Amino acid sequence: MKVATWNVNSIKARLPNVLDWLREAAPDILLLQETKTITEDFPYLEFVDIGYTVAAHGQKSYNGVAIVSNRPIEVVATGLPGDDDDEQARYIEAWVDGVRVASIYLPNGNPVDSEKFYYKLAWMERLFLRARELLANEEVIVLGGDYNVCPTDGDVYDPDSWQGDALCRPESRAAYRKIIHLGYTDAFRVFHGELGRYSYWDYQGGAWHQDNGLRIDHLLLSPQAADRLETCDIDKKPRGKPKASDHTPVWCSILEKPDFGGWTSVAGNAKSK
DNA sequence: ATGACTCGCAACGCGAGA
Repeated sequence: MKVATWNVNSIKARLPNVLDWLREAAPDILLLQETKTITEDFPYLEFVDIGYTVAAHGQKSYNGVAIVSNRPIEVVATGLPGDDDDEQARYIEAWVDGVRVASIYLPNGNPVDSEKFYYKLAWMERLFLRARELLANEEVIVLGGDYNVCPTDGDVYDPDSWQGDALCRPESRAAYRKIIHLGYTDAFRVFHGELGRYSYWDYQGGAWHQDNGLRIDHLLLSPQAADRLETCDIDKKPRGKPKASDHTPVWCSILEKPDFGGWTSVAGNAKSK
């Protein structure tokens, strides 16, 4: 099963790009962020036409998340639990063919001397609580999305200039690691130790052409999902196309059943002796 | 260098993004 995440920066402006990528990359599940439309106005039919169904959670003008899949989607939650007053559409969670997935659009948090940074950190604490709650059931879980956190300086093209930014602040990184420390795995880093791999490039200042990027889009896997992790990568191609989003998809492949290597056959041989 | 932001919105400039 191929699971991807992509901040599309408006699903309506990006519709041809997203449909093209679905046809080319053929993920089984695509987690979308920044759809920027109310739930009712999501372009559902265009996805149905190419064999996908959609569960969306949106609001007017800003934010908005969705789950796209070629398999039935059973929505578990719209909106991140833990604050009934939070009306921002940044979280949708669903059960898809034996896998629990969430599409996450974590608040940016800038400027750091404003209420927005506190909102970001409070939101991350709520995400931590939800992530912890989910672990108890020992499920295959993929928490994917735009985390708006660069986990380390190696995920930033110019760490010095980003030092005080909400995406790189120690508080943001610690809140991110708090979720990792529960036992979630950053799927990309399982296969890629190299630095300077990015999922976002600003529209301004020729950032894309100079490879001035950030790695802020992540796929976090529960232990049971990590057991099945086959591969993970960032697909840079969509960022180079006309009318591109400023983010590009990150995807991983999850085996249908865990692969415990040769252990079962070794155990079988030992038993037969 | 020969190129340099892009969305939605009761919009014709603004706020937000990261």
